[in-house]
Amino acid sequence: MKFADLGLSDELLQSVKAAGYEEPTPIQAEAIPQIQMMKDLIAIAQTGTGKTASFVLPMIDILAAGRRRARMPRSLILAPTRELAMQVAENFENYGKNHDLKMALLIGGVQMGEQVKALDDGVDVLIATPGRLMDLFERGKILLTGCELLVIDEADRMLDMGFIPDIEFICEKLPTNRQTLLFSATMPGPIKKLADKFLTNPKLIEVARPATANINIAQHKVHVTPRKKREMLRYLLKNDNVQNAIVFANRKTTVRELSKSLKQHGFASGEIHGDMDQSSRMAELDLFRKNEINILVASDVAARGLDVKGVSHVFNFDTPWHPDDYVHRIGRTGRAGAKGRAFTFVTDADAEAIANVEKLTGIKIPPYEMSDGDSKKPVRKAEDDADKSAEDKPEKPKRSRRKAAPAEEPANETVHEEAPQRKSRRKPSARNAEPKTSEPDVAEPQSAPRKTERSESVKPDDWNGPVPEFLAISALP
DNA sequence: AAAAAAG
Repeated sequence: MKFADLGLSDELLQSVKAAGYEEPTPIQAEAIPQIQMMKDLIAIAQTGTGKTASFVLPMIDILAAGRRRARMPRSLILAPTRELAMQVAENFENYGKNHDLKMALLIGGVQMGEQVKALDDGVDVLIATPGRLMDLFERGKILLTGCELLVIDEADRMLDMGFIPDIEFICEKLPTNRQTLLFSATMPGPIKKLADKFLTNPKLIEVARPATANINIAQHKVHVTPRKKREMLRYLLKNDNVQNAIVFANRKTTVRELSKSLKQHGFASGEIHGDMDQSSRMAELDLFRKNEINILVASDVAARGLDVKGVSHVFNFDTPWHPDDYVHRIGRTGRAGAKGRAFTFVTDADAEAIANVEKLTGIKIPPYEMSDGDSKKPVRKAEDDADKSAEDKPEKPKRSRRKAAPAEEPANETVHEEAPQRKSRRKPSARNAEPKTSEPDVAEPQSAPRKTERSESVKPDDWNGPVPEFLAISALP
């Protein structure tokens, strides 16, 4: 099967070819003909299956057949996150470069002016996150009555994020004689209901989960105690031939603190999470794409769909709570046939979560064991630790301190240089000034190296540093 | 348990 067999226009085939694709993925081969026949569609598919192109390509041909009108977009694509919406837009631009089609990207966190202007001029396709679309709609900037093609992307994610009422509201503003395409990785009850309500005789397409079968990703779980996570991460970053890596954490606060810690340890690291303003999010992503930083600490905002070329490693600094998220996260590496490595840190408290991951993926993730040589004396680590203790020991608290300091000191010590180098020992004053838990691991005794790393339990004596929040909670009756 | 999305 070739793209040429799918009845796409010549202009489109050219841009597909220019993008380097010859053969459609299974979902593209199945979905494109259905969409061309104006059928409604439910597609069960994960990101990484070629899902986006499966609707973008036929849409371009369909839209090329008509004419745009001011404020009356002809089609609408809904995506759960801004980054995903941006990526869909990039796809549209890329594949549609031989067509005269206008697009508007309606996402929050950026000025409305340009978006409104685009709407006024008339667009063929709107690509939007629900919030901003609703906002503009309520301001009377959009008429959806001419919108005869609707795509709901990542519907289950939309459900998780509480967007279903918004989607229902939007669907009701669209003409009833329209084509609706719904993409979802899973089909929970509410999504089924949504489909029943807003789709007409939909054709159902299902393709296999990609990441589970992605043999290009070498997966490992690493048993650690919470306190040892950062040290283990630094160790792996230095010793596992990391070109660039996305490090996922479950909480935004963890993302912030971990990113700051990595910078302080001399890594060229950045961060992305939903509390950052949109321009910072884009800027960090851009630095990472350009390899000006090679480590991106991220919340799950970056877990799904994000397409960065050539990510060599994914680290789950926290085991994800939802097994689906595991699949999405590690899917950021091993893309387009490249090799990738994925490490998941597992504490005792994560036993159930990791079991769920293994159940979902159907594979037993092999534990990562450091070689003896490594565990006794990691060559570069030794001197690093010496250095570290010299710098960090003074910072170690003598007693417990208040736990809730404001989370944001600007971590402006970014060092853009190759990762393993230690950086300055400067700013001791600034660091002393912060009564914060930003470095629980620095308190570890220099003389207790690697062997405690996989110890089963945490003894009270270990707690001469601040108690990580989750442990403190789990210790309660 | 969190994160995400309008501001």
